[in-house]
Amino acid sequence: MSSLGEYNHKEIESRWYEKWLKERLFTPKLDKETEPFVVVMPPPNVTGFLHIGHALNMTLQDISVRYNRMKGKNTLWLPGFDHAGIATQWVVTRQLESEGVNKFDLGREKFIERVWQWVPKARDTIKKQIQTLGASCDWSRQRFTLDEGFARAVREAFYKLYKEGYIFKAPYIVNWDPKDRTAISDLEVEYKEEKGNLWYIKYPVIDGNGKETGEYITVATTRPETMLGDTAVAVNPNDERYKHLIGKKLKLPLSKEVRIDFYGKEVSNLIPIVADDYVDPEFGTGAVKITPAHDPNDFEVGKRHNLPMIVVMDESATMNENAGEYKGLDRYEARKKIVEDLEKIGLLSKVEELVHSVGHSQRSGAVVEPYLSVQWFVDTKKLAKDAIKVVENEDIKFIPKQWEKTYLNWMYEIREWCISRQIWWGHRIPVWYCKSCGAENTLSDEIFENLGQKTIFNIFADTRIPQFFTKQQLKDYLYSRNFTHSDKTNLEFYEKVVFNKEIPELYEENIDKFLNENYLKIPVLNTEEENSKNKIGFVPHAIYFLRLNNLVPEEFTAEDIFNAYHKDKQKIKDIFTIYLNGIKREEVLENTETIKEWLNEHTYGGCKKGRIFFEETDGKYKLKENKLLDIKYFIDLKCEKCGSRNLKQEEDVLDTWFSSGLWPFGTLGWPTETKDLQKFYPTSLLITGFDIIFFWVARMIMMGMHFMKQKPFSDVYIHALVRDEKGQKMSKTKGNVIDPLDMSEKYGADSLRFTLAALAAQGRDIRLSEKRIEGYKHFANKIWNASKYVLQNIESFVKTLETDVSRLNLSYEDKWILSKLQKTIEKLENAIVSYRYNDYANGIYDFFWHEYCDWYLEFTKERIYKGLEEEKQTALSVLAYVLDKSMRLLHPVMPFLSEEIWQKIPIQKEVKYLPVATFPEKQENLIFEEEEKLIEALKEFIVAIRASRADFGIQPSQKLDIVIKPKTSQFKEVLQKTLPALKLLAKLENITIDENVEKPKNTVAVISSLAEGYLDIAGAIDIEKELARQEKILKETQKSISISEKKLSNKNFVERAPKEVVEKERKLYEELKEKEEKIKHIIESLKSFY
RNA sequence: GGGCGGUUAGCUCAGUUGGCCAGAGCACCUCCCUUACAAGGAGGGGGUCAGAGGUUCGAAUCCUCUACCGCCCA
Repeated sequence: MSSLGEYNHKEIESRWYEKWLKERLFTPKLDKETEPFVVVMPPPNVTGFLHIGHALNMTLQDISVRYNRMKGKNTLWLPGFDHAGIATQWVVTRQLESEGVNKFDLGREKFIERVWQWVPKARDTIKKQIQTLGASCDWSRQRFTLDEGFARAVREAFYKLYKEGYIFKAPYIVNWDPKDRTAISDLEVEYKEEKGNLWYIKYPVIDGNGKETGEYITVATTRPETMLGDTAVAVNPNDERYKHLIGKKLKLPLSKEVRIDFYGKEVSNLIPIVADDYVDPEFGTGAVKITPAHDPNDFEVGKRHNLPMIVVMDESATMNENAGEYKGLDRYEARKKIVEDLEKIGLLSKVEELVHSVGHSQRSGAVVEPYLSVQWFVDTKKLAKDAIKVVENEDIKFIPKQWEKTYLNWMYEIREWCISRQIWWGHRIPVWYCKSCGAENTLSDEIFENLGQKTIFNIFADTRIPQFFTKQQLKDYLYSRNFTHSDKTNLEFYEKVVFNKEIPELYEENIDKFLNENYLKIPVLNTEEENSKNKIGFVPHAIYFLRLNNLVPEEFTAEDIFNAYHKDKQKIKDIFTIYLNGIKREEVLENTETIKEWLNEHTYGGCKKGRIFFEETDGKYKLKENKLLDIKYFIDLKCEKCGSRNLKQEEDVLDTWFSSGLWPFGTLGWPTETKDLQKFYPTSLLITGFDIIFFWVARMIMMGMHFMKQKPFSDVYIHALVRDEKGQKMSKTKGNVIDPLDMSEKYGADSLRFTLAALAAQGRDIRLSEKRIEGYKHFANKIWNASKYVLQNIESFVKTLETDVSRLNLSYEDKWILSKLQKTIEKLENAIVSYRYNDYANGIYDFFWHEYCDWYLEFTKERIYKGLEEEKQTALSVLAYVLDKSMRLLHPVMPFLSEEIWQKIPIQKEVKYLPVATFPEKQENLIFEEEEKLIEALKEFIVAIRASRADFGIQPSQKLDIVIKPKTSQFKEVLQKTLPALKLLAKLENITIDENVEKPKNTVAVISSLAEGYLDIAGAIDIEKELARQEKILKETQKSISISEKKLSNKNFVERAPKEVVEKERKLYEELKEKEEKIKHIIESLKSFY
């Protein structure tokens, strides 16, 4: 202990986290009856590394979480990760590209496999980083938005919303990202001001015979290439310029004569002029070209006027068939050529330069193309109702409050949410299209009866096993390690996390029986062929199928086959159609004779290929067992409408935020009614950045209100962006990134956390500079050294310390620091419960450094080095007491350092580890107002002496004599009792205390509120200088007096201001007056030297 | 265009319902290696709280306008 050495953050921070985890300090007790405190962690993406914004987010959460845990609440901080669809897909795509592999060549399945290989690496890196920061979350409850339970929750949510009519599929103008070839939501579009052109194009008017009349309508556009998809020109119905043309037609320049619309119908290049109020006659030419398939506004106009919609580009924004001679050109090449061509034929009337805002994909950066396509939507307007109410009535509180308005304004104006994405990585939409009748089937595990089947359906829906699976495939998955909880198998994950029930039917010893009883068995007769692309089934498949599923006896006749086949013909045909593209020579099975003939051929090698599948005895046939290579089990899904098994799953996946929206309850087990869900929902607090209020917070509230009928959380703390010291956003390209891990390495996680907390004032961006972190490392060092002083001295002290400080014979200073401590506790508690993290951090900083270290420690030195045993014990006990409380107060912000020191304080503790120790309570019996004031006066006096010394340039090593004239007898006693400390702190030698003394000659006067002092600076006094100094002080004092006087002489002030304010002012005035007198007196006596 | 926020010491920022003759850290100046700490101690300089007007006994704090900066939405 004595070898406490230097403060070494690396050494300290590497030790504690593991211990805390081992002791399961961060895991709440399910049976505990105390009030829960729950936070779900905003799941970091599995795309890369932790950045400083994460560090801030984690730090603030951890502070609140640790505080509440120490307050004795049953605390759960639930961590997890987000699969981040587009972002992750993008990362892996780039990786593949660097290997020269194109994802389309690789194929969906292989690609997803690659992602699954990569994701744990990224996830574990981030997890480690979060742990480095000291986040006290419960990793035993860790979740992933694509884990088995969450994927099920997502399907369930989709299923329910669909059944309730909240989800629909429709052709719609979406924001299309031609680079990633996917639709994106409104929120994922970033608008940037860009220079562009406004092209004015003349469309010739034609008469009833299709001849040009010589008249033109000029339209203006920033995207000329879309003109090829124009199906009308709109004008305002009241616009006199065009009134006469309404109903007439125009000939669309450069267009093909016949174009094909979205529904496959032919559309002419002669387009109508329609009247629509949407057109602003003042803007541009007052005539607007209408391209319903490539512009959201035009889409609406198109709907009103029943106009055809013509798509002129493909998914990569290359011009398509409808673009005629421009087909195959990229949209910008086409634009260029179209402008040139228009100019050539004289239809380009003018070009203007224009700065307009252009939408870019947030992810890929590509210019977004408004694009007509069929997408899935959530009708959020209906869902928004409850989500608005719950915030309006303050059931959910935003902190800082201003964000509430942002949230509500957005919610009032909410639009349909496009949830489908044309990517591979994510939750595949749980819709199966019927190939027979075209119906949409939304399926969930609800269609299955028992848990085993439900589980297998989910494994299938997660694409972990195919719809036709072998026992081995299933077992491989069930009994292998789970991705999210590596201490469990996948089956155990289903049991413990997903369903909260045992699933014994899937245990190794029961699985055969279970599969046989619940699944149709499909024979595998020729692996090679069955795995090929052109796979096809043949008659033995059907016969083996009948036998395997006990539809014919072990020894069967041709008639048995005929009867059994006809009984289940459609089913068998369906199954083999999906599995093997049908049955070749199926007609064989249509009649007993042909079956018999065929059986014989395949029993005695009479077929062309000489294959033998059966054995015969007495006209009865048996399967030849060795021909059965394997058995597959079939997950039986049927069209709800027509019963067909010929289903195909939707290719699109869901927007990542669809799953994130379920986070607060999905992580607690929903849709299973788990204990966690009952105990911990609704959660207490969400801490996140303002940039995802719409993306995430809004959707969690909507989903929470809808599925749980309860708010997902009570408080939402919105923190700001972390910028660099110049206020710029941090970005890798700018090179101004502050990496939290570098900082933690260099200065310690504790210092980084403290800095972030200290800067996290509400409603403001955080400008972070490394200097600041360095500064707070000095604080950590200070804490270390102060503790070293306390601990070293305790160690050399043989007696035990008194834990109940109120039983000690407390000195003035002791009472002062204890009193200060109580007030600090109160202040800090107020700060933390109202999320003023900066006040919390600064509060502990001020107390520990400026009260405890600067003064109290110094006050104790005399007693500790030279005092009596009792004095020593008192001082050390109080030192230890305050240190203990301080470490508890510090712990939420600096968990490692506080634990390290706290462990070393040799007093009795209620628990073994600080994270679960109790947070200090303010104790009324340790507040000493009187003593507090007296010591403050003493401090003031000491500071005044120091200042005087400095003014006269007296070396600190030079001890001075002093005569002190206390104002009160009480203060005289304080002086007497603190004499040794006073000597030390003010560098004094001989002290005389006398309340009746007059200022001795050749001394410098020091004036404070409760005492005057006369410093003997050993003849070094320069009277001129001292006079000037005192006169300066006099002037300052008189200035203050006049301000005070002015206030007090103001009748209105005295009458209208609150009593205590007036009283305070009076007291101040009196004190100042008194001071003035004293100084005047001193100046008089100085002058008498002349 | 609509909305929100900011402008306080050279720099980065505090300043809860108006009562502060405006605070902190860093930087700066002077002195000090005093046995917890030089990653420190002691002392000090530095601000018409963006500008103008108003409400009030009293405004950095509330209201109005202006300027500049930033963000979100359309």
